[in-house]
Parts: sequence; structure tokens; C-alpha cells
Amino acid sequence: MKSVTLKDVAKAAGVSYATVSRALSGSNQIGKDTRERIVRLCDEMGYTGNYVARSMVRKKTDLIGLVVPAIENEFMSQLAYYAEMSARSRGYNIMLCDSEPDLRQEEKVVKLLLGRMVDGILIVPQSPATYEKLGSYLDQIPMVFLSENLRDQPQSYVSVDNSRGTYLGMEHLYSLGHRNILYFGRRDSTTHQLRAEGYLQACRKFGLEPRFCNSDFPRSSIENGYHLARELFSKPVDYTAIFASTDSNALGIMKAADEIGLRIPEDISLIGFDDIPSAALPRIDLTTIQQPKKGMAVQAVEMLLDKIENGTQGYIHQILLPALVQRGTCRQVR
Amino acid sequence: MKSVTLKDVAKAAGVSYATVSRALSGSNQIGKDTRERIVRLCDEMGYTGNYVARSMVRKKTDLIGLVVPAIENEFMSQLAYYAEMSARSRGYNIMLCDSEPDLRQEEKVVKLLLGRMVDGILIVPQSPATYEKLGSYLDQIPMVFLSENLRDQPQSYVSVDNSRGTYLGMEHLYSLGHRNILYFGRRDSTTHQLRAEGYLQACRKFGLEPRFCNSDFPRSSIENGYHLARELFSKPVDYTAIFASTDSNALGIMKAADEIGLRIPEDISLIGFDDIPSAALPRIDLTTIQQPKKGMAVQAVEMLLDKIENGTQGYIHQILLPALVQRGTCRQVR
DNA sequence: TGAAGAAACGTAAACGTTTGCAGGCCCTTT
DNA sequence: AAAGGGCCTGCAAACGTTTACGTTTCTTCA
Repeated sequence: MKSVTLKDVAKAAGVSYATVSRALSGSNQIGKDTRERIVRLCDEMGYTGNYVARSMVRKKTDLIGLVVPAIENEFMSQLAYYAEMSARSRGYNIMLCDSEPDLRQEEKVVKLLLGRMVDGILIVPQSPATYEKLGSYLDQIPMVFLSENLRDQPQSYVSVDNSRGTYLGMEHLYSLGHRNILYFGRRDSTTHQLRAEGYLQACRKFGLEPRFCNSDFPRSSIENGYHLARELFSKPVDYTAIFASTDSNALGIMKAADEIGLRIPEDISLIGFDDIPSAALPRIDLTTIQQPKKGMAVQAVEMLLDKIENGTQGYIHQILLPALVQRGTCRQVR
Repeated sequence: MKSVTLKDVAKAAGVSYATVSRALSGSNQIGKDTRERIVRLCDEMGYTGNYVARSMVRKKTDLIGLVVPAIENEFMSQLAYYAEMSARSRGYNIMLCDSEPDLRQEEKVVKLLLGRMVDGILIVPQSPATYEKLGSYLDQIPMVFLSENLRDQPQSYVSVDNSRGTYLGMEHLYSLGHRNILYFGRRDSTTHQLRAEGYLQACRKFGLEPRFCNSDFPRSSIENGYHLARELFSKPVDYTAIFASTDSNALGIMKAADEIGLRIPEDISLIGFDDIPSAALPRIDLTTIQQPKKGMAVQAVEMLLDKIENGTQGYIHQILLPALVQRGTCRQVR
């Protein structure tokens, strides 16, 4: 278990350990043949280097903290995937922290990351309140918010144009002849407010009557969508399409509709938001608005690394564009 | 950005920094009132502690490396989720490393973790070959393998009884009257060999004729399953049920069947393996064999922490039991 | 009252690196 | 041949903790 250190290698090579360090760090302050000899020796001796000691003196860990609410969630795991890839290609590793189940945990996790000396934090906030909670840490460490739109807060974040997304979907439904479209879902967080705004804009533009079915669940899941939809469908269905604020909700609606024999898309059209992998599954085949997950993750990492490496001070709000993904749950109204 | 150190606090408190350290570490070598005073002061000054320095002297990082092939994969992200929860409850953090795309990367990642001084490694190996590759590192750091069955290798792992899983499924199909069951999928890795073995055992027991449709794709995905199934269905369908070696494959089969108008479960029964979240989705509703993901992750973490904290030397092969999850894709044969 | 022992706190070494500074050698130049 | 200048390499400090050991003060009991 005893690992080999710089000193061991130095002794074996008959040089000082500073020389070994230089040989490995790619410094130009060293002779070519000496370097080669040392590098070879390190290999043979199985020297791996000690990142902790290194971090100690360089005050840099090449580690970035990724804080997400529930990695098991499809959307989060995709973000994590792309963030990890992109960070690794730049020489950084990811420390994964789940911020479940509540805001207190989220704050705890951020505090912990501070002590761990990660170089920066990438965080998918649980709610707008996160921002308040984290206010005091913001100047202690580079931080980039991901996915949630923080509106005009003076902090960097990358998000998607949520209202435009809903608008795109509405446009699509309108072009299919739908004139009575129900908006289904949460309206609490900024993200969801914006999505609802896009809906309202579209209604105004196309001269439609806005109709809402509000969820007050703090998290949108299939189950929550299902229960709300059961309730919804117990009343007369006098609309031809439903815009679900998330794919999860859409799946819940689909389940409820299937159960009561309401056919999608024959009887009613359905469109979601997010484009989680499940939406592309056979039989599900959900028409939806795509969040550019890879782009978001990559951009957020770029932003964070820019702050870390160049000490960039100001902040950027990067809003990516969503896209309509046409699948099988929307149909021309008869 | 300058963070406050032990020394700063010590100066402010008028004590030596050893005293501050003791006040925080819960040592009993310190007076009650002094401790309280110092703890309060740390709070006020915003002292977070420096985990790197701490790790340096304690030779312990309270960090465990989690190596998975592609976290975006549903199964992996669930494992990661439970592993993170369970590790955190024991005071450890997770360093997430994707071992994509090949074995070389996997080895690179493990090497990197060694240098990072994680206390242990939890790894979901890409293939049995991983074990060979990693042989030389095994005695340098506690390591536990997860999910893949390494048979009788002298290393700790937690896996699921794969052959029993298939057997359970076969039993179910048999009880529904199926006498002609096709096994569909990979047979390369140990895991998949064992699943196929369970199939063969059941065939022997029930007096059935084994029939295979082999995939030589190195990874089972919906797409791969779909393409293979298209090919399969171009020939006459003279079996009443398909046992897919993974849920992903089953979903591919489902897609292909839907396309050619082969009805599931009316015309043919389908059963998968893994119980990924997608299997429970409305419309999919796949009957499958469940891997106890939470149990696996939790056990693996326990095992690893036991090695780390108690220096437990030997190795354990823990094989958990799978369970049949009855949903809607299997039906009594007419 | 005095000595022994415990409790509280300070001192300093150690962990394994990186890096500024200084010194030594050799080569070039005048 | 002497001086100057590069190129290598070594020395030692520094990073922020923990902890063994030593010292001082306080308690306690004979």
C-alpha cells in the first residue's frame, strides 16, 4: 500500500527531487536526456504522483463540483454525462454531489465543496430560492448555474429560451389546426413561468383563449402528472391538444389517457418539453421541445473554466435555442 | 478569494492553531469553554477548513472514485445515485469518472484516481477484460467491482444471480404455457453468459428446445436490438415468446414488432432483464427481471468502506437475488 | 501541604509536492 | 585567457493541516 513518492524516484535516479518534479511537469528547465531517463524510471517504479500534495502547493485541484438534484433523473444524468466528458477533455475531474432532498442539503453540499477546494462549481439549482441561499458563497468560488433561468441575477448561467420553446410548440399545434389548447403543469420556478409565458404569447398572437391546468407539485414526475391528469379527465375534454410543461408530465398524461380510453393522437394531441430519452422510445414517441442538453453542459463547463483559468470576472447569461422534435403524438385536427 | 485558515482563526482567538484544530476535530484534549469560543469564532470568520491539507497529513481523502461506462445510461445513473447517497451518509464523496469509450480509457481513469488519492474505487467494469487490465492496480488501492460477475476471481464484487434471473423468467413463461421460447441477445461477457446459462438450465428442466438469436454487438442498446430484431422478424416467427437478455434489447424488439404489426403480447410474449426505469413507462409496461440496483449499490459501498476503514483483506463475492416483475408484455399462450 | 496525576494548551515535525533563488558548469565571445 | 551568459540542477521554503510530545496549570487525595 505504500506508494512511491518523488523522493523515492529521486534517490533511485541520483538526482534531487526537484529535478524529478521538473522532468514530469514539462518544465524546460531540464536536460533532455535527464528527463527521458527520469520519465522511464517513474514508469518502472510505478510512480503515479500525489495530486493532493500537488493541489496543496498549487492551490488548484483540477476538480469541479457538479451539484444536481437527483442524478438518477434522465435529464440530469445526461447533463452530467456531457459535463463530465467536456471537463475531462480539458483535464478536469468531476466531483458529483446530489443536492437531494431539500434546500438545506443543497447548501450543505456547496459548503462542503468549498472546503474540498474544488476549483469551481457547476450547479443545477433546485429552485430560484437556491440563489438566495447561496448568495454568500458566490464570491468565494467560481460558480456557474445550469438549466434554470435566473433572469437578471448578476451571475453566470446557461439556460434555454423556455418561452420560445413553448411558443414553437404552440406554433406547431396551431399549424395543425388546433384552436383549443390546454397548458398543463407547474408555474412556480422561473423556468416554468417562462414556459407559461411563451404559451400566453402564442395565445395572444394566434387569438386563442388560454387555459391552464396547474400543478402545485414541487417536482414534475410521471406520477404527479398522472394524478393530475386523472382529475383533469374526469371533467369534459373540450380541448383538442395539451401542452405539457415537461415530458415527465406528458408521460403521466399519456398513462391517464390510455387508461380511460382517450386516444393520443387520434382524440387529442400531446406535446411535451425537454426531450428526455424516454420521449424517443417506441410506443411513447412523444412530440416535444428539445433542450440542447449537450450544448448546455458544454457551454456551462466552458464558462466555468474560463472563470477558473482566466479569472474572468463579469457574468454571462447564455440562452440556447430549443427546437421542435416532431414525433407521433400530434395530429392534424379533423 | 483569499480563504481564512487555521492560523487566522488562531490569531484572532489568541491561541495556537493546534488548539483550533482540536476544537473543531472533536478532540477531548480541550476545555469546553475554549472550544465553544473557537467554534463560534470560526463561524463568524467563515472558516471552511481545507480538506486538501487535511488529506495530506491524514493520508485519507474521504473520497471514493466511481467508474462507470456512460453515466447517461439509465442503469448506471441509478447505481450512481444510490452509491452517492449511501457514500454520503457515511461521510464520503463521490468522484465520478466515465470509462468511455474503451478499455484504454478505463485504465487511464483508474490510474488517474490512484494519483488523486481517492480512498477506494467502485467500478462497473466494461467487460471481463477490465479485470486483466486492472490487475496491477488491485493491490494498490481498495477496489470493489459492481454489477459484472467476475466468477471466481480473487476480488470483491457484488453482482446479481444472473442465471437464476433468466430461470425465473423462463419459469414464468412456461407457467403461461409457452413451449417455444427464443433467447435474444449477447452472450459475450460473463454476465450475459450466465443469463444464457439460466436459459439453458430452464430448457433442460422443462424439456424445451433452446433457440438463440445472438447479438454480436458489444453493447446492448435499443438500436442494436431493433436492427437485429428486424432481421429476425424477416424470417418466420415460429416461437411464442422472446426472452431478451436486456431491457434495452427488449425495447428494440418492441419497436421492430410494432413496425411489422406483430402484436405484443397478443401474438408474442416478451420479457426483458434489468428493470430499467423505462420498462415501467406507460405503453411500454415491460415484464422483466429486476436487478436490485439499490441493494447492489449500497452493498458495494459497504464492502468498499469496510476495506477502507477496517483494512479488511480477503474478498467477498456477494450475489444478490433478482426478482420477476410482472407487467403487461407476457400473456397466456392460446 | 505536598506530590501525583489529569487536563489544557503550545511546539514542532510531518505529509509530498512546486518553484524562486542560487550556484556550478560549459560554451561562446572578445 | 578571462569574462560573460545560458543551461541545468540543487536547496529550501511554502502550502494548511494533524498529532505526538512536552510543558504548564489545576485538581485531588493522602
